[in-house]
Amino acid sequence: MKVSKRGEYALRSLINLGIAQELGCPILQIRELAKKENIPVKFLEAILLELNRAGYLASKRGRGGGYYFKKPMNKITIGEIVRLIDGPLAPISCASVTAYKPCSCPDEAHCGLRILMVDVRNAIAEILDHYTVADTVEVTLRKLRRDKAPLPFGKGARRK
Amino acid sequence: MKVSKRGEYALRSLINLGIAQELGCPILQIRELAKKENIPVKFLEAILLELNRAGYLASKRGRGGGYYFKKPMNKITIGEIVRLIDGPLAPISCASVTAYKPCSCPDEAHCGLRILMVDVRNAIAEILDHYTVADTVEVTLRKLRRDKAPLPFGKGARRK
DNA sequence: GCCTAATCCTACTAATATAGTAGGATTAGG
DNA sequence: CCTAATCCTACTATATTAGTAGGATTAGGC
Repeated sequence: MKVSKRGEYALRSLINLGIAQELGCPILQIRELAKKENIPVKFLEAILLELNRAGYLASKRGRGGGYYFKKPMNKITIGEIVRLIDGPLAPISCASVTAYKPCSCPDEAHCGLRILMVDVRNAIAEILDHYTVADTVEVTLRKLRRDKAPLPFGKGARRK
Repeated sequence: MKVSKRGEYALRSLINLGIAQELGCPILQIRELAKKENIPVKFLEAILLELNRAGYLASKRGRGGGYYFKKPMNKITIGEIVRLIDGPLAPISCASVTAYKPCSCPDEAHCGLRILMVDVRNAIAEILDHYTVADTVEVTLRKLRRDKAPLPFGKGARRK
């Protein structure tokens, strides 16, 4: 039931971009994101490029460049990012709603396992398709502020 | 968020063993199970052996042999089988309750993603740790009977 | 006591997915 | 025109998955 590292890194990057944006720093470089989350730079580059091509992020090249949101973060659900990077949410293909494919089972109409896996799929989707990047950013910021922890990416927090 | 084929086959086999037991045929051979679900015999052999070693199934060798439940099927949850074959239910390791491991994230205490993934993990576990093989067998049998579909593995349904 | 039918067991393989790496092309600011 | 950033293609190494091969062991029936 895993999300891949690639998927995890994509989500972490979006959340960090969101935090930065909330703190008045709407554009971040690959290098900054990679450093914050201990992600290999070149690997993250490929991931951000994919988010760019999929229309979630935009980028600016050259000096002072970086990535920023193209789609507003309150319109990006966690579920759509997981699906983009890791494929359908359902544990088995015949339980998928957005990407149904028959499994090897000989009698799907009477398959108790499928019923159960549809339930699981729905429980996952209920959460991941409801919560957005903005929601997750908000939760994270609230926790940071509650504990008076240093805020990353703030205005002026960027090294020269 | 996938369950592997190995995991799926393990679950299907347990369910079929349960159906057979309910219909008065408490022991089945690898070959019969494999045929019913279109699973390669040798692959299924390895899977059943694992379920045997883990204490879920017992076996009888030689003529008239086969597999049967060692642990009663109403005591076997779907969740424990998935964990046995595919590992923890949580989408990321730091969200696992039964097999927690820190992820690469630098500040777990303030990680909004982790909160979300713990929710997902709990939603999955809520279902998979609650439903047993016996429950799934019951659902399947009810559907078969409702549609007056032919029951597999029944008394006398076994070919000579 | 042998034949046969079943599980047991170890090892191996082919294909795919995952996690990253390398190296240069392109673009934009100063 | 230099430099700093993204863009892009291709490649590699490792792990996982999904099976396969081939024999060893055991039990029942004649």
